Formats: sequence, C-alpha cells, structure tokens
Amino acid sequence: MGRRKIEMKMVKDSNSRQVTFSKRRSGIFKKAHELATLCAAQIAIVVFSPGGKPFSFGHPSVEPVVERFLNDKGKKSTKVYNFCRSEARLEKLNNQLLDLQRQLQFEKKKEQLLQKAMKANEIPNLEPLDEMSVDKLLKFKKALEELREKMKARVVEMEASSSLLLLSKNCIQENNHH
Amino acid sequence: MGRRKIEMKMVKDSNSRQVTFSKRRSGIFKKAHELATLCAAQIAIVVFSPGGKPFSFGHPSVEPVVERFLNDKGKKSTKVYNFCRSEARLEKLNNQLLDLQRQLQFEKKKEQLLQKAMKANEIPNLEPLDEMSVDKLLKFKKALEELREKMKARVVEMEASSSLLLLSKNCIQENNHH
DNA sequence: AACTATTTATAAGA
DNA sequence: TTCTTATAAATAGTT
Repeated sequence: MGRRKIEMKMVKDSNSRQVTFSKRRSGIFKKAHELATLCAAQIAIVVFSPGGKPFSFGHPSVEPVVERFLNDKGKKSTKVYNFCRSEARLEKLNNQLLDLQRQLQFEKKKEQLLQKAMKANEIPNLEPLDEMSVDKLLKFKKALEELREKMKARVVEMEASSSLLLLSKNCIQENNHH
Repeated sequence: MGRRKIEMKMVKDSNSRQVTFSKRRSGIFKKAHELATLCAAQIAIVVFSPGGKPFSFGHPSVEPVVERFLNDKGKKSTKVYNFCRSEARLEKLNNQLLDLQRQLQFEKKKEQLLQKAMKANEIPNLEPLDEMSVDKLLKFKKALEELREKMKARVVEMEASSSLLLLSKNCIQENNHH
C-alpha cells in the first residue's frame, strides 16, 4: 500500500519501523471505528508498539468488550469461580512464561550473532548472556505447571461438593453465554 | 472503499450488515497480522458481530496481550479490587512476570545499541551496560528462587483454605495492602 | 464466493 | 515532523 510494495517482513530500520507502526496503528483504529459504526459491533484492540508502549481502541470501550470475551470463553463455574479464576490466571502466567522464554532465547541468539559480527570487525567483545536466565525460567515454568496440576485436582473436587452446597443454599449460577 | 462511497452510518439491512461485518473483520485481522509482522508488535483484537458472535485475533495470542495491557493499567491506577488471599499471591506472580518483561526490554535495548554501534562503525562504551546486565540477571535468579518458595507455601495454604471455602457461601475477602 | 470500479490506506519522498 | 502523492490494497455493489 503505497509508493512501493513492501515485503511482509519486520522492518529492519528502527525509525522506519516506528513510523510504519504509527501509520498502520491509526489505520487499524480507524477501520475498527468504521466497523463498529457500520455494523453496530463491539470491538476492542490493544496493541504494544515495538518500544513496548500500549495503545488501545474500544467501542464502546476496551474493558467491557474484553471482559465479555473472557467471560464467554471459559465458564462453567459456581462460587468456586475464584479458584477457577486463579487456575485460569496460572495458565495465563504459564503462557506468558513460555512467550518470555522464546523471546529471551531469540534475543540471545540475535545478540550472539551480533557479537560474532563485531568480533569479525575487531570490535571488543561483550560477555555472553548468562545461561542462568533461561535455566531459571525453565524451572519456574515447571514449578508453575506442578502448582497448576495440584490446583486443577483441587478445583474439580471442590466444584463437585460446592455445587451441591450452593444448590441447597439457593444460589443462582451465572449464565453461560454460548 | 468500493463501487460507491458509503455513508458512515449503521447499515440498515441486516443481511448487508452481516456481509459488511465479515468483509471488514477479515480486513482488520489481516491488517493486524501485517502490523505485528512488520513492526514486531503485540496486538489483540476481540470483536462481537451484530449477532453477538465473538471473534478474535492475537499476536502472539489474545490472552497474554490483554493481560499485559490490564496489568499495565493496574500499575498506574489505584487498586479498586480486593483480592482473595490466593489471588493476592497470584498478583505477586504477575508482578514477577512484569519484571521479566522489563528484563526482556532491557535486552532488546542493548541489542539495538549494538546494531547502532555497528551501523555507525563506532565503538560505544558498552562495558557499563554489560555489567548492569549481569547484575540484573543475578537479581532475577534470586527473585525466581524466592518465588518458588512462595508458590510452595501457597499450595499448602490453598489446601487448607479449600475446606473452609466449602463451608462458606462467599469468598472470604480481605484487604491485602501492606 | 468471485469479480471490478472505486475508494481508501500508505510507502516513499519532500 | 507533517504533508504530498503515486501506488498498493480494501471493499461496495454486482454477478
């Protein structure tokens, strides 16, 4: 879209990347506004710039749309939902960790390549990144997984007993939107 | 965009509206994918069709991006919510993750500096940066070890409190602001 | 679902 | 940075 067709790869130059990000972000937000207007649709967008700065667009606003989406997704619960939520959050943490691991390893590789290149150019070398970061991340992940398994077992057990309890106390379960 | 320019009002005919929604939704998702690819950006979109059906796009996926956004927000604003004990613990895990993300940002910045240095054919003073990196990694290791201990404690606590939960209709909340 | 006449988005340049 | 503009891309109405 523009003077030239561009390859669908990450823009290497950091300045150009920031410019491209700004232009395209506003383009997407405009499209989102149009979609909401034309179709009476709810939409939420959150995006982080390459520098990690958050931007968002929401119609009517981000939070209710996101909440609705997350609630629609995984729901079966009674009042034990606090524990289910905890369990769900653990899974999210797990996913985030996996992401971080991948990103850290990716960064490490890139750094190694850069260091090689610098060596070839007779530029003083940098200390390699400590392996510890990735190792500890892996252990952390394992611990989280173990914890999650224990919680899962516990939650299932509690769901069974507490739904009986709640029934006897005339509690209304939340609706499942599906 | 198309054979005719259209007014930016809700499309009245329900069939046309659904068609417009589908076309534009896929257009936006495509743009989002391009933004993520070109700019190495994280993006999450959730949208409900006029009929209330949910659609989503996420790079790397919806949940971590939304979580990150919500966490960022919570950092800036006053805490409105009370958390159950277990959730307060989880929030600490979240904070640890945010720290990891900052760590990652740091590595990325370092990398950018390396690239700049190579481009400019100059040798910047990289030694302080490198020392800082090692120092942060050591702190990171310590934090992870503490975290593992906390999680172990938390499992024990959960197992104890789950029996209490069964006797209580509502989640026992408590302020957890130290 | 496919097709195009148009409109819209945007990459590069100023 | 903001604006301009040539070109790529999206899409409204049609088949």
